[in-house]
Amino acid sequence: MHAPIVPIAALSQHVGQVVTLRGWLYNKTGKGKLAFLQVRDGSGICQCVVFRPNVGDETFAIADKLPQESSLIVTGAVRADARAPGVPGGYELDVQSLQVVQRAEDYPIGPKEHGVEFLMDHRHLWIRSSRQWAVLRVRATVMRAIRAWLDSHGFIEVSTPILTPSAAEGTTNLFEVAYFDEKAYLAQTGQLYNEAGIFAFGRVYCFGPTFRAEKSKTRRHLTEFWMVEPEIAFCDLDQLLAIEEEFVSHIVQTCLRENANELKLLGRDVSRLQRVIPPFPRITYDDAVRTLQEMHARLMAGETVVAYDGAPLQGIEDPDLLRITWGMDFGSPHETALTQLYDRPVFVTGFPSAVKAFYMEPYPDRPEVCKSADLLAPEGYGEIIGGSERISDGALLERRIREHGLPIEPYKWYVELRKYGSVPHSGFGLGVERTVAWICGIEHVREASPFPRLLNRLYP
RNA sequence: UCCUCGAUAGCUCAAUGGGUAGAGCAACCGGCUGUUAACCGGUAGGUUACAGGUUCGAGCCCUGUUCGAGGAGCCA
Repeated sequence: MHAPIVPIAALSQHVGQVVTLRGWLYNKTGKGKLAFLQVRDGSGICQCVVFRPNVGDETFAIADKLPQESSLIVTGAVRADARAPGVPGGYELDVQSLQVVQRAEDYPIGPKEHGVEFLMDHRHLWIRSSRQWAVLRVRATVMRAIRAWLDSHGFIEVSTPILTPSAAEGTTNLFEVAYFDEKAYLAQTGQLYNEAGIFAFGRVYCFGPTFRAEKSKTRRHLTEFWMVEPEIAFCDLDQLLAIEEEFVSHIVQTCLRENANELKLLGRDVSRLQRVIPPFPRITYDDAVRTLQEMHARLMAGETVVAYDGAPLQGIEDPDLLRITWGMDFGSPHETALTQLYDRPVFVTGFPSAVKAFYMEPYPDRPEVCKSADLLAPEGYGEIIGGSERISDGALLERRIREHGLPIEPYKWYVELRKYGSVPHSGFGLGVERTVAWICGIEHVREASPFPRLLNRLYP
């Protein structure tokens, strides 16, 4: 009488048994005496077949008229059937009884296409849709893989403050909040605190939301996003890059292993992700600028430039945006063009010190460039990691703070770290939403966050 | 901050040169034993973002405003 309650993800282990599913009506089609209910329970989507002679006229009428997103409990026999749609699909429930928990009102999100604004206004409901569901499950895997790798490689998580007294890299892009009688700012990085942490614990990371008040309206920007920032004592830039490529590869390979259903639902070309294994290519900023200048000249002359696989470069609407001279930071067109020359993420090292943060260690023989490295994701997803070796000499650090026009007082404690056992050390920050967007192959980072915050978007 | 594009039914979009506001989906009613965004028949659904202007007549042309999308800059 009482059938076991089973998650849809585990249905394949219950073929031939009578089980109970609890969930919500995702979609429905009918054919005379047959009603096909697509029921989702959070773990997957299962087609439940209601046949009038099996359940009686009364139950069939209820099932046949049930609105989308009604909550329900269904009991029936699990059957393997190649025709059955769903996630993972291939199994369906031959319904014996059906209980409606709540009959839903008209649901605003239908099976047809919707516009961005409408969907974002209904984000609290949109996350039920299968694509959004899949993306957010991949996000959860990414976050779990991040912690698993770091925790098993000698890192400990040390939480850094979100309310901070000053800026690490200038105040123009910070959200200001009232802090009793003074001003505070929402953190845009935990890095400086991480540097304190390594002298206590050796290897640390912080993982949480960060905030940037940038007026950016692009597919790569949120005002609130999650970032993981590992920091390592006794670590130079080369050692850092080896850690980064192992780390990123682990995240991607974990998703391929654990989210095959989700990536399939998203239509992701997983062959691009399977190649994400170390070593990642490394190019210097100097070489990258020369490559971009050559690319720019050829495109402006009407010539074709090809990607790593021989296909013409994609997504270059205005070739003149690739114009660059030594000393300029990369814009997104530069990153988009450059990354297409490689089949996996690429490190760009040795950026000009002038365009990077004050705390980055200069090369001793070439102080105009610093021991920095950005990791650029393939397929136009842009920078997913920014990292560097940090300045370990107190006097140099103080000079750099002044050269960047920053006040020395708020950084007193930070500079002081160099007085007591300073060592070469390095760290990086990886943006979660960009990483998830890349792995899922989605257009915009807003879909990689459950409730994204953007310029002009604070609801719901 | 700048550039480009847009706003018409609950949703996605049409509407020839300025001449009575249209379709698909969703909803509602009916039909169908294998549907995959089902299909077939029917019903209902509108202050064309807002304000002003031109015109005999404006969804359409002009001015302003608001909101949205994509991109640049900045960044992960």
